[in-house]
Amino acid sequence: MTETSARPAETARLLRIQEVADEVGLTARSVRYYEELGLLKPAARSEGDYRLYDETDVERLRFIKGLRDDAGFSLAEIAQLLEDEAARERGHAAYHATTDPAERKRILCERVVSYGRQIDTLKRKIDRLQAMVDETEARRTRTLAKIGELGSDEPC
Amino acid sequence: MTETSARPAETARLLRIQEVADEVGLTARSVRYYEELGLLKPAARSEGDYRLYDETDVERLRFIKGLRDDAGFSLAEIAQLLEDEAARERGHAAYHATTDPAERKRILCERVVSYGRQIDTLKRKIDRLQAMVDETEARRTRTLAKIGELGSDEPC
DNA sequence: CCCAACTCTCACGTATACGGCAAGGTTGGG
DNA sequence: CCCAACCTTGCCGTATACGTGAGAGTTGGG
Repeated sequence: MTETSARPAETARLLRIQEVADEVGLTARSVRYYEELGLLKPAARSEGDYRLYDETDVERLRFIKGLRDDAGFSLAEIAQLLEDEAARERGHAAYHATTDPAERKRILCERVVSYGRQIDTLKRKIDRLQAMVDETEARRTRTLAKIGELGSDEPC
Repeated sequence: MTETSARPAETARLLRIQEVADEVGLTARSVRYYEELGLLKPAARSEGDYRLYDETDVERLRFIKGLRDDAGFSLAEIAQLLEDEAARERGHAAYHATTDPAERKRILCERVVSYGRQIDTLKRKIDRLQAMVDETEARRTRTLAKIGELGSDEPC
């Protein structure tokens, strides 16, 4: 199971815009728009300037779609989160540029902090949603109690 | 500390649009817009047609703002949730219109189902956000592990 | 009664997040 | 080489969610 990186076919497969769009459930237009906003850049361009995307790009688009659809973040907020991501990647480059363990540690620690911020952002949203769930559940419980007071044994 | 409800000043205080807007952290324009979309109607209008809001309206606006800001729901989705709420309130009226325990029970059960739907909607969103948190935490943990491999004992 | 502050109803303007079309260039199988 | 299918940039259109006046009326304290 050694990854010898001697498999070009695995990494060389680049997708055209409609292919990635289908892959992640977006439209080609949206993908271009995200590029316009600076959210991602295709890994390459063909001879005739066709956008060509690799697996990393697909991941990134999935991430963007998740933030937009699931979390309800605006593309501006997503841009901010991705900027953090970019900082981490710059750290990655810097990481390989040095062999000093202390320096490497510092880079990795920064990345940890960045992940932490992202987690906090998401968790705050979860907390607020949970509070709404709790409130609604409380009302539901109160209603169920009222049904109980009404006499008959089985709730519904 | 007995609430004798003999305090008219407590319930009679109606707020004008800018006052409610300040109260819940919205703009007067937004409040009017929400009314335009049918999300709420002021409890009353003054002689000169000024919108007048009571505490219920304020609650409703807080709820709307919560759904919009915290949960990231569109106003259309919020309208749907509020329609459920309205159905519950119609049930409330119907509840008091009858004295038949069976009928009352049916009404309350419907309300429970409605609450259940709302809870599910919110929980689905939480689940997706939690999945994103989990993934990010996994990455964070992996990075921390890398730091551990780097030698020095204290993580950061 | 007066007037400053507030509100009303249009109505047009704006930012976001795309949709959709035009006019032209690219790709790739036959 | 051909051509159908795909892509390019450019640009205008659209829905949502308001912002921002205009012009007129309302409120409430002095």
